[in-house]
Amino acid sequence: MARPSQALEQSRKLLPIICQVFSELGYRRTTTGELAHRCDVRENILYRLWPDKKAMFLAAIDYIFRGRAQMWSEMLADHPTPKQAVERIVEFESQRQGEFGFYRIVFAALTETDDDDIRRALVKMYKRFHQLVCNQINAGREADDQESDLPVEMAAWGLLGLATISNIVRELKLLPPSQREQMFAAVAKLLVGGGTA
Amino acid sequence: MARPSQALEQSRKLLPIICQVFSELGYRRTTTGELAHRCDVRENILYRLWPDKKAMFLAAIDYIFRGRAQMWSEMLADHPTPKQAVERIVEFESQRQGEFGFYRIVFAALTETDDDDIRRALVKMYKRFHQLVCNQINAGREADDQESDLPVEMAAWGLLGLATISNIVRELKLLPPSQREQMFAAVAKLLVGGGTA
DNA sequence: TAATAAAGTAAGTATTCACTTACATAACGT
DNA sequence: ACGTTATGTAAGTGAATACTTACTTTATTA
Repeated sequence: MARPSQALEQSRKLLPIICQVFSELGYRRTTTGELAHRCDVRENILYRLWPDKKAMFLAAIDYIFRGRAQMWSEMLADHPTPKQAVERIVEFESQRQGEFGFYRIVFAALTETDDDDIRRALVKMYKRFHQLVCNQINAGREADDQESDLPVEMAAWGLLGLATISNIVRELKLLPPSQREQMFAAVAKLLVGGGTA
Repeated sequence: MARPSQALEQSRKLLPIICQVFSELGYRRTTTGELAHRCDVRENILYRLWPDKKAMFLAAIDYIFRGRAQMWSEMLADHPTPKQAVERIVEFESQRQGEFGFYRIVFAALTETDDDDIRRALVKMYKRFHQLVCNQINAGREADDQESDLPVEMAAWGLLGLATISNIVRELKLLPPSQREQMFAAVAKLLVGGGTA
């Protein structure tokens, strides 16, 4: 009949910007006006792409998780042995962590966990991330014929915790970058090695 | 002259309630109206105790840090050897963690880190906490004549990260309580032991 | 008891913000 | 060309909210 919708393309174009704003300001402080301004469109255009502000936030969570997961899988594909891949991921996370505002969005979401939709999105994200990390630790350990006291699932939670505090340390400048990286690497090695490395 | 001010007593009475509300709702979603309602006073009474909402939040951060620190020192005083004390704290944290909304307030604050006052409060809190943990790990290791690969400061950050993710796991019910406790205890042991236990 | 200041009540205000509406224009299929 | 629908502009709205003000009551002490 008439002009075809480009809503999907546009939302794809806008999502990185929206992520950026949410990660800078958190959920409540991010206004739809600011989102529109940064996207260089009017508010009602955002409301034609998503039903409300919450949907924009949920889309941002989803987008940012997918971005991080894809980045990992690319890194894994680039490295021949699982051991190298794990080391590479640890190194990457220790250095360029938080580059996409991942944790800022997570923190914002964590203060909204009494909203069922946001809670569900977080739960799904954490479960998938934990699984991803488990798989990698497993691969790394098998390749190395490592025996360990610490079950993989626990080590994976430990790593997620380490990544979290490491971001907090970065955010608050509690350590200079090089020390933070060393800290991340040392603790990660201990967790992945499992105490008998 | 006339009636003496009981502002200090009243603010002490109100602070736990204020903490509770901030930890339930985060910073932005907590309204001064809700604070007043939960404290069973009118808004302007809160404004006579603190100059603005931010000051109430900062007071809450301070209060909650002090509560946790005191709880720890009491536990430490109760146990004869440092080793026992560390184990007791780990056990306590693994089980009754988050009881006072500590981490919910921290998360709320972490989304407001571009406010200098809030950032400063967080930095101070983390530094003091890290120091506390360092001291305890040190005491525990010395008492045990443990040598370790992992420097104490790093192990302490690891523990803070573990406590953080453990609270997220609890908050999102990512693991049943008993598994979460086991996870906390196992990873904590590894970190405190330092890989050569 | 009377002066004084704290504690409490209740209404108000200016602003911000999520979301809407009314309308103009531009692109596509037929 | 023409009707249809997406895209864009601009103004508006009602509710929420941080903070204030004007006033009454209560407790304390000189």
